[in-house]
Amino acid sequence: MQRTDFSAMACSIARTLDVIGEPWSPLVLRDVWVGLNRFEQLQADLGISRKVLTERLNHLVEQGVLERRPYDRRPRYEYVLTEKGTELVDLLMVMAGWGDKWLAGEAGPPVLYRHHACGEISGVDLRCTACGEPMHANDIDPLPGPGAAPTTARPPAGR
Amino acid sequence: MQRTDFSAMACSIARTLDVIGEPWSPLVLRDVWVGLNRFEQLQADLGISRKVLTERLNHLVEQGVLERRPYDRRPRYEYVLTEKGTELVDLLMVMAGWGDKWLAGEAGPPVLYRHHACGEISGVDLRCTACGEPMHANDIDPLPGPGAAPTTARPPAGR
DNA sequence: AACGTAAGTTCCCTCAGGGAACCCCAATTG
DNA sequence: CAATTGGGGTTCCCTGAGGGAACTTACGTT
Repeated sequence: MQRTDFSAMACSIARTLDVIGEPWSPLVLRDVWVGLNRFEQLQADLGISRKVLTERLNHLVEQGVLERRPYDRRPRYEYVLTEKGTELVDLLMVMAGWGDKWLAGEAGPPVLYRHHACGEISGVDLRCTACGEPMHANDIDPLPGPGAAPTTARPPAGR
Repeated sequence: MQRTDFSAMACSIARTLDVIGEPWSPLVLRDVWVGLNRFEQLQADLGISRKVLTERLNHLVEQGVLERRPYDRRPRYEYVLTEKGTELVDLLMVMAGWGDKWLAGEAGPPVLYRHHACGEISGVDLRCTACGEPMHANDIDPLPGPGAAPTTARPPAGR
């Protein structure tokens, strides 16, 4: 958990960060997605401290992003993505796309993605759900929605 | 900066996290994107410690995500998104979309987005750059790319 | 009975984040 | 021309999260 709690802000970005904003969380999700479902596997692959891994897994389970389930009659558990968690992987794909483009350098992307539907190795593209045209940061205007806070995100009371 | 350095991992997700993975960084980008370009504005809006804000801004500038430029003959500076940074906002849009869907609750999304091209208030949709069909976590297979590490991401030497 | 193994706990240490006070520089004001 | 203002940071101390390694628990296997 970050030192400052983001969950109270009226901002879906801040709230999302409250779920996967701590260091390691996105990498844990990535690993679970590619089939590293067990504590020991995650710890070995990431090199994360066992204590922190425990915290992260508990948090992700609490948030409904992962599900913890037994896979043996011994006390053994594995972590799998829920639907909520699987949709977070979309976010990881976009993250990977940006990293591939801007950070991969000479060597090229470390991982490629093959799309089942067409069989091609390709990337992900952002499009408007309404008209299907490309939709990027410069193509949109943000405006206050129904869940907006009165002014911004500062707590209104006290001081 | 996280305690563990992610930049050495052969993973575009990890590398991207090294750029915007610290707490506050995505929120700083969000604010800059919506027009809060100055130190004082950012500090006031986010409630972030001045020290940490300085660190974050410097880091984002070093990474080429923000540009720091004077806006007065006095020593006054503002921060603007570079192209690299603007493309990161795409990531924020996906983050916001996930938060809107899974975390907004009764009140509904705090912010809406109007697409210039069609004028509609809509969201963002992930599609395959090759075939244009929807592309989500379950629609793809990851496979090693040219920049892949020999086995995984562990440093090969020592121990 | 001894051993192995996955999945955590516990403990201590260090260093990043929070918070408040302080500093620097140029322009404006009296 | 001294004093003031205000943006944009530094500096300082304190707390608590992350790293690391050792220890524990609960079951199976030999």
